[in-house]
Amino acid sequence: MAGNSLELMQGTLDVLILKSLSWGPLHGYAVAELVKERSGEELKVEEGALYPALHRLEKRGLLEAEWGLSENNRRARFYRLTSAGRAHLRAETQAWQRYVAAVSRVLEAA
Amino acid sequence: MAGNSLELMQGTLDVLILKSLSWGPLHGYAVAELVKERSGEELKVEEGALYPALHRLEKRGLLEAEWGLSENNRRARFYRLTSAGRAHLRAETQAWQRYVAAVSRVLEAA
DNA sequence: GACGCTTCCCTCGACAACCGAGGGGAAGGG
DNA sequence: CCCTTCCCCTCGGTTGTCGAGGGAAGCGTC
Repeated sequence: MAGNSLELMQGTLDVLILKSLSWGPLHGYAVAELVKERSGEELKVEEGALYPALHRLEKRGLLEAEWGLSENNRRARFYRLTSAGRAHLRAETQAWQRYVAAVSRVLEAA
Repeated sequence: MAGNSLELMQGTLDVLILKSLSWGPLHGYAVAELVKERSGEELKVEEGALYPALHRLEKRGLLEAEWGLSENNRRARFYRLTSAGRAHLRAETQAWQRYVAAVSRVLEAA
């Protein structure tokens, strides 16, 4: 077992959500599962962080939502990227990579 | 110009400070300059974040401090890594790398 | 058809950490 | 003597996560 999952850092949840939705519309619960799975069980998205984040992103116009039925026949709210969301995803991904590179330059210096 | 510097993410400041001090004792102001320089001007450490962080780390026993005189003949508080701090640096660096790897797995998936 | 498990939604309070703006003192140069 | 630079610090506001709470509804089992 990989033991504990890592805590999320502020700011990364948004981009993880946006990325998840770039593969197609999903409901919140599925976003959480997808992130966990794709990260190799290292990242755990708490529901108490997830739903506020989704509402935030929707309010900003980066997501659109509508009610529907999940694969398990349950009432679920499906989120879909808007074009603004797609643009935001690109920008945030780039910013993340710049950030990682910058921190790495410090941490990996002799 | 590289334009704006990136905002720090919660949690990274500590490890950046510890790493800076792993090269030898420094006063706070010098830590800020060092991080900025080593990161290629991408990271800017605000004083309003820096000094609380130093106090935090000192209180946790990861740093030791004493007053002295800077190269410019000014009163300055020099910080030095304790062995606990050194251990913490190793652990935090590893956690950071795990985190980056996990997020990257999500963001770089097809 | 009662029970429990799972799926899916949500909210709220506590807490941590960064930002921005503030203030101050002391050295050194013009 | 003033102004800039260096170096210290604090405080309020904001943001975002965690942890724990609660609830409804479908499904399987007995």
